[in-house]
Amino acid sequence: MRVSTRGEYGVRAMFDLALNYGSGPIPLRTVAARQMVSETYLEQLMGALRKAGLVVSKRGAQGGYELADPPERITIGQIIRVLEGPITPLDCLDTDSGTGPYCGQPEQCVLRGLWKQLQDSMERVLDNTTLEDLRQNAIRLGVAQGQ
Amino acid sequence: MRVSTRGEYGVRAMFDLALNYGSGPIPLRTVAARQMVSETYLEQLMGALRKAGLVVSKRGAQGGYELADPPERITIGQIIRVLEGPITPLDCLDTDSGTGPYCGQPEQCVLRGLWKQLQDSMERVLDNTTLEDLRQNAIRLGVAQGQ
DNA sequence: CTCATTTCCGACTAATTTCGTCGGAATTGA
DNA sequence: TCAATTCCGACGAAATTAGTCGGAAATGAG
Repeated sequence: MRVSTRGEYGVRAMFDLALNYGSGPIPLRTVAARQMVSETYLEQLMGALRKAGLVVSKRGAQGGYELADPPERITIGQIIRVLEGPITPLDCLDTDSGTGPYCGQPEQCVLRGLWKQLQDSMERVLDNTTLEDLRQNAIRLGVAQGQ
Repeated sequence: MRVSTRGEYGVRAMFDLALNYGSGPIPLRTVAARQMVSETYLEQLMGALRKAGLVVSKRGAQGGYELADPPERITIGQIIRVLEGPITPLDCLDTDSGTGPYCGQPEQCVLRGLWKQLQDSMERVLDNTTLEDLRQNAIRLGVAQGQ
């Protein structure tokens, strides 16, 4: 029931970009240093986020990454799904991957209801929190300046 | 963000025991066959659940496992915690294990609030669902008979 | 033009976790 | 006495996680 470092670092990097939204591309080196994560590892993650259309990049000198959309239009759920796959406690709930091995009769699967509830509650949090929400919290706590 | 087979199979086994609560000890062989999971693997899981006090066992012929308490007094959260450890998206939220590596200033950690919200929403579901709730659903769906 | 900066890409590796299996000892009721 | 059953610890294969590494390509500044 854990978020791996992919999700964790990815959200932190996106949060960092949100705090700096509007000031042009930010090099990964800077983000990695501020968030204290490996730059080469972040590179991997940002590649995925770029292909998913959540960030845009600019190569070369004065290049870097920035959010593809304003912070209020990017949710944590989007980020997590790109980096960790579908938000689901059990594969048999993931509609994309079809029914699971023993879930031949989903309507009879009492436990499916339980896991579905769990999934819904997770998605409710992650899909209703935007980077802007986090930015506002940062401002309120006074940790947004200087970045 | 997945429940591993430990949690999944464990919940299924406990659900099976709940459906049969009151009829004396049930041998693992029976539970494993009904739930279509490996018997030797289940053995491992039941050992943990027994040590945690969620089931009681009886060795030898006519032995087996039964719930240590009535189904309405055992929650899914209890089962998951025994088999998967603390319910927390990030280790830094787990009060037992102290603060995480970069969370030296938890009050400044904006993201901590997000992960805490996620944790709360997961625990709300898992700690408020009992085996009896599942049993009632099974009865309502007509899948409880014969077990 | 050149050069430092920076993204981009794919392959590789080490560590950890997951998902079990296996052999045998101990207990117990028939 | 014997079959059924839990109990226990060690073992192992496969998958996942968490990165590293080397180098190619692009680009702005001087």
